[in-house]
Amino acid sequence: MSYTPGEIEAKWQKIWEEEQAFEPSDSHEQKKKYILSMFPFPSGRLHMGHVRNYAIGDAFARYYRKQDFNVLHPIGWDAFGMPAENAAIKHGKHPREWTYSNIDYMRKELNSLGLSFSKTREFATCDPLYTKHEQKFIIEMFEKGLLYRESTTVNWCESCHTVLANEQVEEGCCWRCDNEVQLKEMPGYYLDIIRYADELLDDLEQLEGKWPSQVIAMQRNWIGKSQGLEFRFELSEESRKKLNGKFDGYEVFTTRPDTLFGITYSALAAEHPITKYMLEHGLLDTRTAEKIKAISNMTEVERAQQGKEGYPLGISVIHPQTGEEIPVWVANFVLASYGGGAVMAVPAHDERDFEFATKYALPIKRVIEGGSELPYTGPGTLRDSGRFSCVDNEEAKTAIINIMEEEGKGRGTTNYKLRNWGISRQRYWGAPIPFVHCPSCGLVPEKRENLPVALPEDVEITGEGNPLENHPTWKYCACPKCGQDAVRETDTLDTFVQSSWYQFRYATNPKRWNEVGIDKADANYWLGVDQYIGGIEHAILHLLYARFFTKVLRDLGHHDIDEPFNRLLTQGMVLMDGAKMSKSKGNTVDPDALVEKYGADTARLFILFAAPPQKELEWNDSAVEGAFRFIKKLYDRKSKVTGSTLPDIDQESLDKASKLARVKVYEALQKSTDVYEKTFAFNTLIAACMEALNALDKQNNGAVWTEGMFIMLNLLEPIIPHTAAELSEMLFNRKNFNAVLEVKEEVFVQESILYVVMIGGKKRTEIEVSPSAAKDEILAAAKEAGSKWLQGMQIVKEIVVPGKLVNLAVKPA
RNA sequence: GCGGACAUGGCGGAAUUGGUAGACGCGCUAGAUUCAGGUUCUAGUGGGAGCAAUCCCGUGGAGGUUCGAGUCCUCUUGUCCGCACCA
Repeated sequence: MSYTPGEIEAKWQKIWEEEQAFEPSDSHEQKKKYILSMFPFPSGRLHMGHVRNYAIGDAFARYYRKQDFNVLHPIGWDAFGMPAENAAIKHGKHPREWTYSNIDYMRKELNSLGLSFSKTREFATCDPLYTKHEQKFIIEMFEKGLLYRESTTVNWCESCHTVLANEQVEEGCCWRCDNEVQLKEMPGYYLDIIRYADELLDDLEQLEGKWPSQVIAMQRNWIGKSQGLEFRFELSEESRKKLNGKFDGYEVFTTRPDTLFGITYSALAAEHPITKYMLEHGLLDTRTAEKIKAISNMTEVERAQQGKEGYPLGISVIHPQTGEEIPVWVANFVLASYGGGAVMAVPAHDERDFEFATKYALPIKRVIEGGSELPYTGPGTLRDSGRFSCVDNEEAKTAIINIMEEEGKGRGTTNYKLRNWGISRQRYWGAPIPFVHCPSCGLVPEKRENLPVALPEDVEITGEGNPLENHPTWKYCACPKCGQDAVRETDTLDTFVQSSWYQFRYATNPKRWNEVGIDKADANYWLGVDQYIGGIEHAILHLLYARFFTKVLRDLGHHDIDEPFNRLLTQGMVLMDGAKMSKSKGNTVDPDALVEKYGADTARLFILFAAPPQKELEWNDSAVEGAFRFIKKLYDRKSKVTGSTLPDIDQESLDKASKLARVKVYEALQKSTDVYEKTFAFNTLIAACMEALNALDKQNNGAVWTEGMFIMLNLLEPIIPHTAAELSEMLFNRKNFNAVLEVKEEVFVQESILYVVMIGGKKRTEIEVSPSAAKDEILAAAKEAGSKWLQGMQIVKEIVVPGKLVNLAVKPA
């Protein structure tokens, strides 16, 4: 009977469904593994990236299940987000309807791949039950002072009609639609992720070796911790008067307190409060005012392209040590978002300050010895720095911070590049932010018993404005505190909020999904995720937010876990002709068509075989054929099996080919532990199985065939589960899936060992010697076999690597 | 500029952690089956010389350590990715 993937796969998918084969046990006693592939956005159809992601995850899940772990391998849907609204605008369908019908379709597609998901824990993040608990967490964060509302300059995407978090701006453009991001002043809700910056940074150490080093590096970089001195520049008397006494100084931050005596000017951002005040009160001449406004309207990217620009503000500050008067400028390179939007400028020892000072002919004062040219940013000894002259600059850093602290003028401090996470979005299809604006009570959270604050169903989505804002009645409500007329918040939560805690939701027993968002005991048992699999594109956004939420929810008492994802595998992209598969490029392969033609097992085998999972995978139709051929061959060899259990084999009685076949089979078995625990190189495990099958084919011993198939089907079950199950049932009554397979060392014992003979570092010939041969015997045999290369040579050194080779170092006699 | 990764046949990729480079698969060549193509099977397949035994060269490049280097060290070239005026 030939291989019929369609029938076999349908049969097994039905059996698994009926057996509820992949539900984890509720018991917390058993050893566990939590295997998680990043959940999909229900865009409509599966693409090859999904297939790769879930094929990898499923291999882990099935492997550990066979090792007798209690395995949690869930799936769900990251269901809120803009594409649902865009589809609504395009097709006139409600986002909810669009989303859930996509989920139904994609669930079928996932089923057809034979993935071993738990079915009882599936949910979509737009389910009211999920929103309810998320809103509760948000309120708890507000009550803890971790969430606040503030009006600031934000990144605005005009095409998406919404605010974006810093992490969602890529090269000045929207991460989703690539539209240029504008700056806009508006109120929004923020989560104080900076409060957790140190922990987020420090705990990266625990992930060393378990997460890709690149991802760890990217997160470190993104948090961007730097230490230095924060101090206050006092405005000169005259300048205070000029500013109508509204300001008496401002704070600056520097990582180079050692260069304090080299300050020759100070620069403010165009958005700095003093700059703004001067603009608003006509304290600047018209031309300068216009130039500054022009800077304000530029994005950071544009400013960088423009080159250094600035204008004197006609005010001055006092140097905190020398008492000198220092001119204050406004400069386009000073970022409002970092270090308070103001800097001290030391042109002699900072490249930017130097460039600016040169352009505007500002004084340059060297205070550190070293280098022949300015600016000099290296180490050295201080000069012209008062009592700190002649001190090493590293020592001076601490010394100057100490003096400034003693004199009450400044303090040693830490700054982060990381900004607080802006979580409000001006869109409909998201979780409403559960607050009410009351004229008397201010910002008030909705009452717990009224959660979830649900989205209105009768809504018109046109793409213009915020549909919640425009809804005729939805936002009008009573204040939860005082009962008077109030207005509901119409912003919804960033969808990254949902994906920040879903790993805890899966872990929570569905029986308790109504009363709790996260069950503490369940979470503590299942988390952290033992293997997380997903794309590198989430290296910062999702993975940082999820780590942050984990720590916050821990501190709110919902669990005791510090890090959500113990091990991370970032899969490479699926490419076609060197480019990422995408509908717009028309270079896609449809998973459904592939499964239809070859079956899910071939699709899974190919995808795991074609490249290591971390690397990009180039699609290759003929290589898919190759994967198909292997499965057919495996299926065909069922006729070679002569027994239904693992046979006892008398190694001595076997011929050479059979012995070799056993070696290959057991090598594959050895390999599998390494692959799942360390290397993730499924491609090499599959190659080892192919080698084993090739070697089995070269011999005809029924017992060796039986043993080989028994073991190989076990090894291949995580990869080609349907075919493996079918053959295993037919041949072994599925007993080989429960069996604990042990490597039999006697298989590797050979009656003669092949030694490579190297002479002068080059491979010359081979010798066969008995395993019991002494070193002298081996050397003698090697010298005899290599005699023709030894003529006229003197042996300088003799090396014998046991079981491997002999190397004779020679020189001309 | 800072940070990270990578470089091996025509292609995807192996190499037990310093020990026979190119496993496995694709492609290609020849033959067999079939003969319309495909399928399937057998043999070959890093480059060069040679009828052959065999020899020389070979893991981006140049050095070094070593009996022995794809693997370790130094320098260098190139590619990819992330961040980027972060004071």
